[in-house]
Amino acid sequence: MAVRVRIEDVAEVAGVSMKTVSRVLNREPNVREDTRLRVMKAVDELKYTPHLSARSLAGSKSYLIALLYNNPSASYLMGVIEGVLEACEAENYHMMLCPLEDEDERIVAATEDLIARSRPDGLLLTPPITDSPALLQRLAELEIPFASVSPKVQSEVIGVAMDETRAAFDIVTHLASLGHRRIGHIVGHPAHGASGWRLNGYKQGLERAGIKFDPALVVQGEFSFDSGVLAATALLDLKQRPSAVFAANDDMAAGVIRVALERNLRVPGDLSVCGFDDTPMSSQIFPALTTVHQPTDEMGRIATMELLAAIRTPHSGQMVRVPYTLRLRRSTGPLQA
Amino acid sequence: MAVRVRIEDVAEVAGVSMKTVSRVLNREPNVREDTRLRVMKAVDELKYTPHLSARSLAGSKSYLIALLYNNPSASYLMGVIEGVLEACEAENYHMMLCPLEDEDERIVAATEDLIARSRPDGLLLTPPITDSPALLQRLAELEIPFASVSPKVQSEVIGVAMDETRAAFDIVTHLASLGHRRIGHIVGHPAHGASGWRLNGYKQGLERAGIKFDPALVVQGEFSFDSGVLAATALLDLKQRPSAVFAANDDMAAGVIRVALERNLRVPGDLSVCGFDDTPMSSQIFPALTTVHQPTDEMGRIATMELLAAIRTPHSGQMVRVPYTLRLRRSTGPLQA
DNA sequence: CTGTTAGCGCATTCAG
DNA sequence: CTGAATGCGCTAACAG
Repeated sequence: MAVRVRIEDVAEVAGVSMKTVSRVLNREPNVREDTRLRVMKAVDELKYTPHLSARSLAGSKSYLIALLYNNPSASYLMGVIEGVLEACEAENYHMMLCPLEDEDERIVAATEDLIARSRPDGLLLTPPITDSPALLQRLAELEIPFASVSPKVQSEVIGVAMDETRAAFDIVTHLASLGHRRIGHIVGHPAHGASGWRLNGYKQGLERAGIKFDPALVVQGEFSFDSGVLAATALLDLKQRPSAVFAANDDMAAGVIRVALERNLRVPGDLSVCGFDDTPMSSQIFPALTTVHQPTDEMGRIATMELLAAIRTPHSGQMVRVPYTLRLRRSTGPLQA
Repeated sequence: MAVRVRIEDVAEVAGVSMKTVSRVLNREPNVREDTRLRVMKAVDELKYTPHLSARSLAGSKSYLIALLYNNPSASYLMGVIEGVLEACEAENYHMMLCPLEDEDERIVAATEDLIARSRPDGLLLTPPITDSPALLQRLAELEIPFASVSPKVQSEVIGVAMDETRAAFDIVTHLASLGHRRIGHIVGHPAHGASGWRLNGYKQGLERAGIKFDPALVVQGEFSFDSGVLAATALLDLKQRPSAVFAANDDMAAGVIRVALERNLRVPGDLSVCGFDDTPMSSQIFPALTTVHQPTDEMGRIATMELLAAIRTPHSGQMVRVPYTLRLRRSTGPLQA
């Protein structure tokens, strides 16, 4: 640690004033190229790193963004976090994690508290918090910048999203191409935008394949393994049971496989199963799950970049689309007679 | 946001000096109880929250701890993180996440960089970083407080750990009590202390059950699903194949189940399988996995509390033991003739 | 037990 | 294009 080098030291070595160093570091205009280089050189030599608290105090910015979440999927979150950290590092920002409750009121209260205590420069919302009406309204009042990952309503909001409807459409099309006609769907948690998109994609896939939509084949779940087990039980108890099930996420798909195997049905021989998300579990389960890969780290990275843009210059930033990837694995196969 | 309330405002309302307010807020001694209460009242009324950057700058403390990790298990990390955040909130500390590479040198370099840039007051090490000799040495030189989660060497270090040897012993004893005599073991990644503990527990369990240790039944893995698949293949290719396999973690156990089911072996009918960690996947896979539950959140919480203690008063803090729990599920059953 | 003075390291005025 | 003064909000070191 030895002696801390301060901006003053850099200024002296470079033969300029503190302010000029500050300008260079903050990429402000009005610095001649050669003095800029001289300053940079001094910074390198001294291995100078600005003191975050001092910048923060003087500039009344916190260089902090808060990642709000109440999504229980560890792999999803860690993916997003990885991307957020990458983007933060590039801009010398810090990220703080804010696990929230489920109820709308508590979300708002916790967020207000958070803002008061930690004064983040911006917020990153992840589903389903992205769609909390109370929070969205409060954030608008507070005029604090935020970006959303996969929000339900994507107009007037910046962040990142994937064409989940299209992905679900592709999944169903895949099943239909294998000969399946009775394709069940387990809907996700009603609070998540993803549930609606994936259901719509399911319907569109059926339509494209010329399969009539049958409400009996659609069961409500809530994204959890247990809800998948319940839903699968209902579907497999049907007199005319489906030959394929598209669950709105991997956890529920795992529930379907569980029920199928417990009934001595073969997967995919007797029942094809698809999920969504490509969690690590999906490739470890037997049989490995056909699913949709979300580039969670990329999404975290992009959402953060848009947020930082909006922090830098108000009202900038946009809603970015990222591509998905189908992961066709062993849990889906041709319809058996 | 309106006007920010500062310590000065609180002082005025309470009719004391800034410094007295500061004392109350920092739980320093030498404040009369009634003035303390008066100050607290003013704080509440004004909803005062100290400005972190200002405290940090003035006190030359960052109120920041860094969580270092390179462990790929999302569920493990999120568990630990949950506990860390809880403990941090209580003390008004912040946590920053620091994903690190695997190589020893890069770990040291990244950590030095981190310390220079963010100046955390302390570090939290998670396995296997806990056992990087180069890092440990460097930290001692830097004299920065740190606490470890499940370090290999637990003397002279503060943090938290579980009796993993005993847990592995219990698992093997469980298998033996079901009649199994040929019990295989898949060892974890060599860099992790856990691998050694679990292997020792395996040996002790065999000994207690009066089963002779057979090196042919022990295969090296590296904690990944794929390594579990390879190891399981080796074990099941044995002329005298085991009737039970204890894998050193759940991911590898999932690999064992995969191989077994692909060979049309029934689990647990033909092969009992155990894991370790109780990841969410372990209860979603078919059959649900018998495993050992680690209270990861509790471990994160405790490690943080010890770290904060050490930050507050140097050389305080201790190594705390936490209890494990066996999760007996469907993947283990009686030996079949 | 309490108050006063100074300054943490930087960005932000406003002058040159 | 560059520099000198001022203060962000708080705690440390000293007085009282």
